[in-house]
Amino acid sequence: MVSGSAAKRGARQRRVTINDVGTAAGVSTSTVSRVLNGTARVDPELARRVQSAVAELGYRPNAAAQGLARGEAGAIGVLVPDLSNPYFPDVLKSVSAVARRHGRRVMVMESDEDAASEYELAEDLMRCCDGVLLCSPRMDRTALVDLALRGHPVVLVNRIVPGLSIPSVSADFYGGMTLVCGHLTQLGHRRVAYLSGPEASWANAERIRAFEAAAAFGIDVTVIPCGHTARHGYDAADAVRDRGVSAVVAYNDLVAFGAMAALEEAGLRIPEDLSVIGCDDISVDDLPSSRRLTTASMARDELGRQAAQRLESLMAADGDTEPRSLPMELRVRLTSAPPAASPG
Amino acid sequence: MVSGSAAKRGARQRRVTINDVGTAAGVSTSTVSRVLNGTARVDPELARRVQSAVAELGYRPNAAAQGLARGEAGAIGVLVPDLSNPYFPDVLKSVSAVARRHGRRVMVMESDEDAASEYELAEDLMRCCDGVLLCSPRMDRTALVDLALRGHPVVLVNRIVPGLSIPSVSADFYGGMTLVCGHLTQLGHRRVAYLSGPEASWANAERIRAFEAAAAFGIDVTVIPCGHTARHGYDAADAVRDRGVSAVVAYNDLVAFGAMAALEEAGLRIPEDLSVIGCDDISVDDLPSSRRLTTASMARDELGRQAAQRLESLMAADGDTEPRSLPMELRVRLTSAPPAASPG
DNA sequence: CTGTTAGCGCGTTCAC
DNA sequence: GTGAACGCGCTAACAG
Repeated sequence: MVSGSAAKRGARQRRVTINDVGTAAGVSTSTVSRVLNGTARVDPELARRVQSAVAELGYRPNAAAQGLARGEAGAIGVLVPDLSNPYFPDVLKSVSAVARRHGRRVMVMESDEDAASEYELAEDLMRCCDGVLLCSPRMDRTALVDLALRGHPVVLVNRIVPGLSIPSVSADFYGGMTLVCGHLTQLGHRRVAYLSGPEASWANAERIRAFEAAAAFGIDVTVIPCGHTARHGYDAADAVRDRGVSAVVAYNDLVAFGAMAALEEAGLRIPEDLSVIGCDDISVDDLPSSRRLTTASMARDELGRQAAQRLESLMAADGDTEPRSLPMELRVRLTSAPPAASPG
Repeated sequence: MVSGSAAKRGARQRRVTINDVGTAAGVSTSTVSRVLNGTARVDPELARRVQSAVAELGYRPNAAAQGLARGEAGAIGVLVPDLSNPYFPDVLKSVSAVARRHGRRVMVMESDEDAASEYELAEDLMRCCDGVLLCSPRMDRTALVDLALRGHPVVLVNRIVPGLSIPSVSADFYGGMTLVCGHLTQLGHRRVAYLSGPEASWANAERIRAFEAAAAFGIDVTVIPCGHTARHGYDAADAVRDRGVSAVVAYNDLVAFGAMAALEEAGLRIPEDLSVIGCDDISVDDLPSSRRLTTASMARDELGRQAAQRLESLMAADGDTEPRSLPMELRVRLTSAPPAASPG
């Protein structure tokens, strides 16, 4: 029914190039290029002719050709382990904002928590982007070094590789979990369970490191293998009940939600019978129920912003490579309270 | 500390090209190309030399150059309105699977529910991808037509443009909401509130269309402007209580969760005092609490799979352009029940 | 089976 | 201020 004027060039036709525009406007391709990119002053009359030729023909510059000629793709890549975790979309928003301000589009890819495919996807991204942001990378140190040494701009988010200078921006999970431990200690908790995240997760290791340090304050944290989704938390709840603990700290809020659901189904009251604490504070706008959850919080938008800016300066001139760490805060809400008289 | 052999070529050096490989291996660039792409048979000895030269120099083909020479980018683009909604990551997973099987990477972009930026991002994607998947596009019909007529492969997801043949794959929201209405009617509900989604949402319009048709069965649905996030649902809960309805249908599960949280805080019991029904069934693995929510469900992986395959066949030969619709199912869980004796 | 040649579409020197 | 020529890195058609 509807058929715009553009329908003339059917589906199977050669795409219109800068040459076509030049011919139509009666100028050279260089002039067209200049008009479109504002590279140099052009006679207003010619510019007008170019503009209308562009409009008439529906010309769109070919990204690949531009990239080849300019020597840069005009895009940055972002690799995340799991898009289903609201954490990453939040980070992505501020990354995109920064990138757009620099005239770059952002290309998002998801590794599904798999270290091997993560490595391949990262390689892929490096081939077609000017710089890459690796969020919470799961690949091992060797692979990371291999990638970083390619001489391609890379910034790590939530991962610090000890002994190596790869620029990174991370949340201070160690500090965050330390706050959580302090909170629990002051409430009177002594025996705590930690629902552990992915083994390859640096953030997870940092949390555990904090627990080990907190042992000096008389708090005993048992690590229970779990995972990163609500489902994992739900399934791990049984193991928690066997441990005779008075509080549970979860790898992240999603896991905490899952665990809470299972624990409540099992007849436990939170926080009367058991305190539950999460991490990330993904609740704010997404899950109102989470306004209840005591958790360690951080500004995800700030994390994304700094990471993107870091990548930009890396792509411009070489910025510094010192790891940067962002503080976390404790958000005490309704799921943490003093332990019951007879815990367990 | 660590410094691999690749460190020799510092950060600011010319990237190694196919020419360098050829020279190093003592063969022509075409032979290198043939070895790398398996385009033609090559003497095993030469192939070996090429391989090791590639490894030695750490050569990675330039994506832009490949794209230019081949005439295709080797990537598809996917545009979604909101990555924070678990709905889209789920769709993305199956899209990625299909794309990867066809040797294409996928480029994800987010429009933040904004029609204008959506149009621009779509244009961007078309410039650097071989095909584009527009998920739940919010832009108006005119813009969509404009885009579709560019002669670039485009497939719509969850949007059907009447009177125009743009290939699309959508969930049958009309059918889904009709099931919901039937369920409510059989439970005895007569007065129902609908927490409406984004105005520009086709899916939202389809739901409303279903309510209008259901009026014939004696069910009266009041549309309350709301939004697409849990926060929106939370904030709209007050308006629901004023309406004297015995049931609430939400634009999606996120909204339903938000509304439920607010309603429960206000002292209402669900489903005793009020039934709540969602849409999308995003709960399965993400939010265990949602196992409680009665909702209209659809196979998101199937949606993504079909959409991606459709795009692939569109890029190969011209496939058909008939809109395809996927059925939805009703998942009756714990948030729907017969109305209280004295509703309101 | 291999090397040589010619573009792919665009930006960017150069002379004019 | 403008056009002509070259090169970006790679693939593909062409001879050999």
